[in-house]
Amino acid sequence: MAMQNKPFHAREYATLTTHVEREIERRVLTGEIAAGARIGEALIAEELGVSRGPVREALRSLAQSGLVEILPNKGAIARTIGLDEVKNLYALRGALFALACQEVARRHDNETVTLLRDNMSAMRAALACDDKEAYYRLNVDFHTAIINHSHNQRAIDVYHSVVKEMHLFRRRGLSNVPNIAESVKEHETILAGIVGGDPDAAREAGRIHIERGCNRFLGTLTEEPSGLSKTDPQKTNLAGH
Amino acid sequence: MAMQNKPFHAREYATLTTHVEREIERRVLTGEIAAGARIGEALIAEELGVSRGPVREALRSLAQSGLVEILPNKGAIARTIGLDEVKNLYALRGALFALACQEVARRHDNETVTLLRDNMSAMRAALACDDKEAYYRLNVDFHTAIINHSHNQRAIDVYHSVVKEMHLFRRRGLSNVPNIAESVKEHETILAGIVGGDPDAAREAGRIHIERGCNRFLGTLTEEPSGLSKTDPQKTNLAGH
DNA sequence: AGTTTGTTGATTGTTGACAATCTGCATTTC
DNA sequence: GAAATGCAGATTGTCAACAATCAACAAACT
Repeated sequence: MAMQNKPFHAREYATLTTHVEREIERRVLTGEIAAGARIGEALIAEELGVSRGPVREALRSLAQSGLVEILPNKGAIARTIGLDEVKNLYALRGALFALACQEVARRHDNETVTLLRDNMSAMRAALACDDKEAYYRLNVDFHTAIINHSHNQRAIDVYHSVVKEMHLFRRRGLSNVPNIAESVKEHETILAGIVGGDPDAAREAGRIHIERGCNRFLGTLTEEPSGLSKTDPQKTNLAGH
Repeated sequence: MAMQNKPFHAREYATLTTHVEREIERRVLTGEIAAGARIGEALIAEELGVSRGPVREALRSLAQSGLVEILPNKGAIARTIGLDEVKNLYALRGALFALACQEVARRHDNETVTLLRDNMSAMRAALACDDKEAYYRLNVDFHTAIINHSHNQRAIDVYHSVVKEMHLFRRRGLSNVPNIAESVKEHETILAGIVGGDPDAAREAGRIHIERGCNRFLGTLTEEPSGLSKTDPQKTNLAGH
């Protein structure tokens, strides 16, 4: 049942750079490194007790992932995300997820269908018990299962990278699961398309699911007191929350 | 009219790593470095007259782009592409392009519409003159214009990265433009959706265009003597062509 | 003979030092 | 007083040397 996040290479190589990368990633995602804060190579290197080389490589890799931004001769800073970028990430994720739904429906793999059906049952149970935490986990698993079974490694990589970046503004916690019933219904539509072997239907259902998920998320924002303007990049900075 | 390929950062910083990266990229794409060949850090470094550091960084970056593959403690090798991966790249590119079409149609930007209309006229002219080279260039420009005006930087980056990787098997030259008339028609459908401000129509048209483009490309393969089996990774290796 | 083990050569992974570049502040000049 | 200039400090970019790891080959053992 455990869903591995990194199905990249069977050989899980553990080089220093990898460890450093995970550590910096953790610090950025947990907010330990504040959004927009500079990340000095020397400082990180000293704190982790390694040389600047691996830190450098890790930062370059994280820049590709979108978690940090690298300014020439100025170093790396933790990314801040504006409202427009949130929408862009949702749009990109939606396109990738829709593609995955289509492919899974086309392949019509028995193992995957079983996996998704089990997930569906568990999710309905969590919905009945009002167990939000379990639901949140199952929800992520559902999407992850579909993407990981798309057999399109490149799309898988990009998807996970985007999701990781989205953690930057999803950090507001588990309360961020509005309209569970609606979401479950959409999952059912997706699953129906997959089970029925209808790639077009599955793709559309997947696309709409993420689109609505974006709208649901944006809805939770407007409820807040701080008025988010779409134009002012300062005010649309969500990283602080 | 010039369409910049890298609208990433206004500041086009020229660090050594960037130059090395471009050079290795060129060698891989031109076949100067054969597909599957090992790329030793020391060798490249010596040939370019730089240290191993920049070469290392460049290889890591190219690995993210998909042009080379890095095996732990074994070094980098030029990627080889199999038939399944070709399909995957087309699928991914299609999803991104469809998204871009949708966004451009939604924004309905005057400048972009004019740009695309001009491109369309030129393309029809090239079609009339049977100028395949001009058509090929305009065709690329059409797609590039749409993607670059999607205002989704992350999607733009991934798209260009995918296209670059596709060069690995598109190297067979300009003759690779089958059914020009059909392609132009699809462009017209896309443009109609954009001009009409119909995101759904534009998205579908874009998706179908790439899907059919994939089929057209695959069609040019089956005409060849060498029977390409879908299962045997050795025989489906296209990198040699 | 086949398998295992040790050795060798080469390549990558990592390090610390040096050079180039940028930011901020003080100084100078108009 | 404001803008331009130059200097100091710190940080990144680059380099060459060292350590760790791996593939291949040869020798020894069952």
